[in-house]
Amino acid sequence: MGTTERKAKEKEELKALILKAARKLFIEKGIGQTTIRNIADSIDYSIGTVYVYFRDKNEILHALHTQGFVDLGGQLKVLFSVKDPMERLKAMGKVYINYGLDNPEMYDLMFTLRAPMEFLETIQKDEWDEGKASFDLLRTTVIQCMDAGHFKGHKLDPLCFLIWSCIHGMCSLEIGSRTKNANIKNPENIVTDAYDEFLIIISNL
Amino acid sequence: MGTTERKAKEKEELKALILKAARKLFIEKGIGQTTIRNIADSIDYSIGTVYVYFRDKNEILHALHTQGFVDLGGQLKVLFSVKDPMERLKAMGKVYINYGLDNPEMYDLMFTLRAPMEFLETIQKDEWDEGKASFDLLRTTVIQCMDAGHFKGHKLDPLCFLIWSCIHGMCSLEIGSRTKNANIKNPENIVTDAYDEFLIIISNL
DNA sequence: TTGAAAATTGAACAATGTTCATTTTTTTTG
DNA sequence: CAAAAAAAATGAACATTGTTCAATTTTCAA
Repeated sequence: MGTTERKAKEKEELKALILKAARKLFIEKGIGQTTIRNIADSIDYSIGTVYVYFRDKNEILHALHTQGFVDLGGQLKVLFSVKDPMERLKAMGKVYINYGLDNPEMYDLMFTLRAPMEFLETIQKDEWDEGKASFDLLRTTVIQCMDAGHFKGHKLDPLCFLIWSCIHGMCSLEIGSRTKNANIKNPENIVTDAYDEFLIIISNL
Repeated sequence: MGTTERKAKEKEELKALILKAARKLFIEKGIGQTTIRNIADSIDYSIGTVYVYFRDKNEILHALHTQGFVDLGGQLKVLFSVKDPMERLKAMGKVYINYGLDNPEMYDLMFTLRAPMEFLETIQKDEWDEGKASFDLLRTTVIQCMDAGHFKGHKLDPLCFLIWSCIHGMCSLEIGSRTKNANIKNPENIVTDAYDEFLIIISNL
């Protein structure tokens, strides 16, 4: 009886369709302007249907949150084809920044919004976290840098956190500057130029 | 006729009272759980009164946003009693981080929330921005560091942005880790340890 | 004291997240 | 194939929150 399997597949497809619509609206209109009604309308389903497939709005946010980390993590993983760990580290920063600036709404969802995580508190405390996986890619690379003789006199985890903070801080401030207040805009290319400074600094560590 | 002056003073006082109540509720229950009704109730006024003194919720958020930057800026200004610019720079980072970790809700309001700034778009595009003032304190200090022979081979503004990004990134990630997801917590003292790494690095530039 | 000006109020509206009894569609059964 | 059962989808209705505004209360000068 392949019916149940087909049903399961259809459920997955509709779930994916809802997520796709939600993501599209987030990017187009911003997260704040995206409502359940909007999402339902855009795929010609009713409000209630969305609630059949997702417990609440936070579950939708959390699903996209996960998608974002899988996406970013995937882009970072590709860089392990770069064998020199220091070169890979530099490339990872660039990829990360590009991801953030190209997908500001997703970046917000992943790093600044609080709501998607409130979902976790209700459900599964110890869920596998894709954010942790991305951080581990950085950590592995920094370890290899240390093995290659870099970063002498520095501690592994604090240094990883500092590097992530630098890159995240640039993304966060730049995205904020672009969307929050048009009057206090960062100078053109400030992120690119600051990242150049970052490269100089870590190259000499 | 001192009546009108007293009236003006009373208006200011009530405005301040509303802000104080709002700030208290923000800190106690979080920004998301603070409603206009909550604020009004807590000071025994009606909803409507709040709207007499503030155009909308965003104006309240923006007023607190300004207060936060004035507060942080004040703490940073005090450090100009430290004459050695490099020592002052180090102290500024510490003060900034302490402010963020001690006042996470205010920090969110100042750096991550989008709403307070939507207020500006409606009102005054070219308003004096306290955030810019705080940034200028950093910029002045970095200039003095350069005059003293530090940071050779680095560009002023990109370096300032990088430094701010580092510090802001640490605050942002740590605050997010503490509030968003209790499962993926940062290690104890990670910010302190990472800031130590930061100090080592900039000392050698 | 009185009437106008100022301040305050809270009922009412709109938007949004959410629930759930009802309806529609699909699948299974006889 | 028709009827019953199961599954899926619906949208009316409720709760909360931001917001408005006509009505009420308070203040104060004449």
